[in-house]
Amino acid sequence: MGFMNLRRLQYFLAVVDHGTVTGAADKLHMAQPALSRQIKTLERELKLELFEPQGSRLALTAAGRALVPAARRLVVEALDFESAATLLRTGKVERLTVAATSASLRTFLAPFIATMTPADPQLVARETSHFEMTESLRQGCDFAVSPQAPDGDLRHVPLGRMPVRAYVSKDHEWARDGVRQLPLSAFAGVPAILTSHHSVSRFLLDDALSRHDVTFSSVTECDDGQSIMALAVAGHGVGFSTERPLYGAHPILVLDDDDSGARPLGLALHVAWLPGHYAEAVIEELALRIRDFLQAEGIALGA
Amino acid sequence: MGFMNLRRLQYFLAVVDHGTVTGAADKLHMAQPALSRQIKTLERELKLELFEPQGSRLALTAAGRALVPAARRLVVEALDFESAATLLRTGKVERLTVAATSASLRTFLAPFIATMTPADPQLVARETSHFEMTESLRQGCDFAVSPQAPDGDLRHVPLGRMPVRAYVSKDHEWARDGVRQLPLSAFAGVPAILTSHHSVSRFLLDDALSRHDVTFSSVTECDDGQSIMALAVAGHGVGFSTERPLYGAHPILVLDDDDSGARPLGLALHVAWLPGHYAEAVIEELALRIRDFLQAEGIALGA
DNA sequence: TGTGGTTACGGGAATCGTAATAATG
DNA sequence: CATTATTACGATTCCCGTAACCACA
Repeated sequence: MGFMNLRRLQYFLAVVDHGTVTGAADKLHMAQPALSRQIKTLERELKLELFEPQGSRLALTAAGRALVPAARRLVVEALDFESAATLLRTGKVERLTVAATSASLRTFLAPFIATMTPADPQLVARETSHFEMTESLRQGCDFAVSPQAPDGDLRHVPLGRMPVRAYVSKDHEWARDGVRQLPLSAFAGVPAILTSHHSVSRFLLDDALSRHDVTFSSVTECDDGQSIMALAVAGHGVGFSTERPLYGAHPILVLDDDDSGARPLGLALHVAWLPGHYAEAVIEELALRIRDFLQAEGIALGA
Repeated sequence: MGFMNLRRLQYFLAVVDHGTVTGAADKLHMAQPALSRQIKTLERELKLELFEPQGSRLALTAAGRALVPAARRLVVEALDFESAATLLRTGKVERLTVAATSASLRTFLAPFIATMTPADPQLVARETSHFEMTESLRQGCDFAVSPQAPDGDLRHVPLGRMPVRAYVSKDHEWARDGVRQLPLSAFAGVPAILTSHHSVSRFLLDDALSRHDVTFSSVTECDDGQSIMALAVAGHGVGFSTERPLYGAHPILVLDDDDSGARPLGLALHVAWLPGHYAEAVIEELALRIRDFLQAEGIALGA
């Protein structure tokens, strides 16, 4: 059992990420021939060609490409092991990486991080699409803030519901009448400004619309929450967003009324992580603090 | 980044598993002082005491014990990486480890393995309780044969339903009358011989009994399928088991009749594995072969 | 001719085995 | 004194950096 050498695997990944041996060597603070030799050695060990010459540089072979995900998992697992050791030694977690959508980041995660102290672990945020949450967890993020109920066997803590609000300009009749909430049916026939399907909130809205047989007169797609707000304020239609009001936009809760009564349309936010994570206890405690923060700031409705 | 050394981690696990440095060194085919030194080096690297002297030998410290699972995961991941490389190189999987209950092993897995050829991967079976299936997958088993619908985000292939049969001796009136199947209600008041709650089939039976408000006159618990059969043949009651008839026991299908008609009470067998397994395709193909084997041999009912 | 990958050589660190030493029951 | 862990020393192997060399645009 000539055991796999993790350092070599990291070298491999560095070359993959950088595209050239020279660049990777530079980043790894080592001489380029040394790195070149290590790659060769790895190829000899695995008895596989990982790279092939392409012009004067190297390109991954099919086999090389196939091994990248497994190699990454392995390296992440190793880093986790070291972090677990540090946790045992110092009794505290130094650094946690959280995956979140840009909307979650801007809306509440960054403000929450601002409330943390040096005694807390350092929270590093990584922007991810909703649909890569589980993947990001397997690729090194310690936990994720997800706007969907987590699938799979993830451990999770519900944070509450983040309401989807409709925004109109303050000259709009709804604003003048001081309307605070409306059933979905009230929005039939209005021009809407929405996110694209890169956002979970769009799926949520589409689902509710089809259930109530409601259609907009027109749909403008825009993925930036601030721009949605700006367009609404400029009178181009009704903007739908989970973000907080800006530019004096007038917020209206969207009610999803079904048999069991009306309740605000909203995303079910969760903190999720892989079971068995070395800092499970710390993550769970942090999740509860985020939940309390969301309640206290009135950002999310109770769970 | 003084990167974790996998060899050292394996040494650590060997000492953990063996209890003594001497024994582990022996198994690792290396001199004992070398191993002792490696353990010390690991402790220095992690800045953690992993073992403490207990008499003349070593015992794990709390920190050491805490690191064992993470270390094991890491080593398993590394072995997987090597297997993935071998698969890419040779185009075939050399060895797969399957987790299964002893009942599954005896009833159909061992017979199935007997039908395989040297061209197939070598299938090594590991006996596991139903309730540790997911855990065993994370600890190195490549796939599991589970009598429950797999939870979590496991990939899976249904194998069919393994009927739970009632067995009576051939002198029993049901046997003399040639009864082949009976509704659950017919078993009210009979003395029953069942497995303990270590078996999923027991939960299944208990659930069906409570739904139909049926109770046995007495319950004898016995975890060995052959003994259940033997007791039934000896006239001690009605044995319930997923195993095939033995000792001339007379089998009767147990029907679970609900609104949608009667269907045989049975376990939903599945093959399950972790998504992203390096030999996913091979496992899936193997699962289909097991499914066909079960159908062809009449061991399971269609899915 | 510049950019990038490979081969050749010498020094230093890591790791092993043998042998000697210390501690426990 | 038998079992088990640790320390001491010499030999081997691994790995890095420098320097020279090769291949493609």
